[in-house]
Amino acid sequence: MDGVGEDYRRRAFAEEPVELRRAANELATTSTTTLQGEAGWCDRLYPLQEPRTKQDVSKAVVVHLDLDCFYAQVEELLDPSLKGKPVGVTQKYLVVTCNYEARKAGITKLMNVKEAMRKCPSSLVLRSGEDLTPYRSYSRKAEALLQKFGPVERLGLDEFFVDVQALVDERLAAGEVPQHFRGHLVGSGTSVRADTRFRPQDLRSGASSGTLLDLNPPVGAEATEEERRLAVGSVIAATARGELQQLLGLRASAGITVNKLLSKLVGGLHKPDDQTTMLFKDADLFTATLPVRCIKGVGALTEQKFKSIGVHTCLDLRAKTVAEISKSVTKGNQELAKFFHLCSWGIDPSRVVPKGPPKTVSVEDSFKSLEGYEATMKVLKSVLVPDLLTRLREDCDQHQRRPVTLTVTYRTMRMREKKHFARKSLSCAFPRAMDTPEVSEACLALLRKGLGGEAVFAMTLLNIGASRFTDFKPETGSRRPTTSVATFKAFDVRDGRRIADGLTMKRRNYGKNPSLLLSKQQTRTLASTGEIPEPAESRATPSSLPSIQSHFRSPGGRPSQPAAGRRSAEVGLGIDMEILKEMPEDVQREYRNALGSRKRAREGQGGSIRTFFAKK
DNA sequence: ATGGGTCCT
DNA sequence: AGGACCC
Repeated sequence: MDGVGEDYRRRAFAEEPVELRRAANELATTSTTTLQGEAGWCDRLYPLQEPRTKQDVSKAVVVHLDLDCFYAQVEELLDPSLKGKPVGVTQKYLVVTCNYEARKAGITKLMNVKEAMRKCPSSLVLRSGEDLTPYRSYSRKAEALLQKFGPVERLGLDEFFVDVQALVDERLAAGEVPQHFRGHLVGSGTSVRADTRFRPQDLRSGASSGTLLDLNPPVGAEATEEERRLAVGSVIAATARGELQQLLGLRASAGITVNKLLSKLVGGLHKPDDQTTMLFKDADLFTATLPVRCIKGVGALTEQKFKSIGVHTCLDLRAKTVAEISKSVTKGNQELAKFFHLCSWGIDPSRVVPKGPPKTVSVEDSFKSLEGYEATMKVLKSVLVPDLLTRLREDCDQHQRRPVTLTVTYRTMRMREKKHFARKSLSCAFPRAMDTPEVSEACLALLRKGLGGEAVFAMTLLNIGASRFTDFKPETGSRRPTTSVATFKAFDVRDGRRIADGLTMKRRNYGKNPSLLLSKQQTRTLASTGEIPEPAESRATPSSLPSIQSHFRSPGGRPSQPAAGRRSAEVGLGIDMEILKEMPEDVQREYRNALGSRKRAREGQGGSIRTFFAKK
C-alpha cells in the first residue's frame, strides 16, 4: 500500500473536509490501482472497463427524506415543554439519539447515558425510547403524507424514498420550470466529510469553503433536461418537507437525484431541515473518493473483504472486474458484484419499491441476566407476550390478517462469549388462541427445546415475533372497532407492572432527576392530567393528529373512513397564512397548488393529485 | 450497544 | 435457522 494513498484515506473521512476535485485528483494519482490515460484528473477517473449504463439519460427523479433526529423530535411533539431544551432519547443505558440542542452540548448518538449526563449535567432531559409505539405512529403518518408525491419506500422508521418521476413529468408537461433549485446543489467545489469515524456513509458538507454559492442556484435558460427535472424535484422535495412540518410538526432533510443511492448520500450533506440536489454528471466525482462502505449493502464484513483485495474507495472498486468482486467478496453472487460495481460510479439501478404491510411483528427486551424458566416465564407473560398481542391486534385491524408462525429468538451469556451478536431462534405454529397464556406457553416450549437440557442458563436477550401472515377477516357485527373477542379471546389482564425492572435487568442509576424516573406513558399522562398514573394497558396514538386509517384500507374501494381523509385535508387548509407569506414565492405557489388540488378532489372535479392517484 | 426491521442462503 | 445488512 502506498503511503500517500493511505494517508489520504485516513484523513479524508475522519476529521477534515476534503474538496472533491482535489481529493479525487490525489486519489487518482496515488491509488493502488493503475489507471489509464495521460490527460487530466477527469480522464483518470474513468478506468474505461465498464460500459456506462443509461442512467445518465434516465428520467428518474428520486427524493430521499430523512426525519431529523426522529425520536427526539417526536418526544418534543409529545411534550412541547421540551422545546428549546437539550433532549436525549434512551434505550437501556444508551442515548440512541438526541436533538440539536443536545448536540451543541457535545452529546452524540449512541453515547452512554452517564457520559451524556456528565457533559450536560443540569439541563439535559432524557426520555425513554424503548417503546416505539409513538414513533411508529408518526412514521406512518409521514409515509401517508408522502404518498401523494409518488410511490414511497420506507427504510426504518425515519427514512423514505419517494419516486417523484410521474409528478415531475406532470409539472414539466404543464410548463412549470422553477427559476431556482431549492436548497443546495452539489458541485465540483463541494467538500465532503464523514459525520463520524464510525459511520463513513453519513456524509456531511465540509464547512471549509464557507461559500453560499451552492444555495438556491439558478436554472439557466440553457439548462439540460436533467437540470430542469431535478429542479422540479427540488421544489417537490421542499413542498414535501414543508407539509411534514406544517401538518405533522416534523422537520426533515432531503436529497434529490436520479437514484436512491445518490439521493440518500447527498441528503446527508446539509442537515438538519435542509435539502441537497445533485446532477448525475457530478456523480462520478462525488462517488470516486467515497469509501465502499457508502454503497448500500456494504456493511462491516463486506468492507473487510474489499479491503483484503485493496479496495477502499469507489475509485478502487471501479478498477476491479466483476469477476474479481464476485470471487473475493460476494461469494460467487455475480449480480451483487455487478450491483456494487455500478454503485461505484454512482449508478443505482434499483427502483423505489413500496414495501406494504410489515412482514414480521416482533418485540424484544435485553437483560443483564435472566436466569431460569420461572423468571423467563414471568417476563413473557407480563411484558413481551402482551406487547406482541397488542401489536398483532392493531395489525389485524389494519390488514385483516393473522400470523401463521411464532418465532422465539434469544441470546445467552455462553453464546455471547463466542460471537457477541450470535442469536438462536426457533419457530412453531402460532397458537390458534391468541391469548397470553397460550402464546407464553408456546414460547417457553420453544425455549426449552432450544436450550436442550440446560437447567441453568443466563439469557441476555429475548425476542418473540409473528410472521407469515394469512388473510383473516375479523368477525363482523361487533360494534367494537377492534378485533372480536372470538379470535383474540381473554384480552390480557395485566397487573400493569413491568416486572422486568424488578428482576436482574440492566438497571442504570438515573440520578435524582425526577423526569428520568417516569415511564413515557406516565410522562404523557402527567402532561395532560397533572397526575402520575399507574402504567396503562393501552398506548393510544395522539388523537390531535390527522388519522391515516384510510391509507391502510384496500385500494379500489371507496374510503372506508371518509371522515379521516377529510380531516387531513382540513388541516392542510389550516396552514398559517402568516407563515406562508414568509416563504419564497415558489413555495407559496406550491402550497396553493397542492391545496387547490385537494379542494378540487374533494369537490369531485379532479386535480393533479387526484389524477395521480387515479392512474394507480 | 438498542429495538426493531429486510432480504438472502 | 441463521447471516448480513439497514435504521
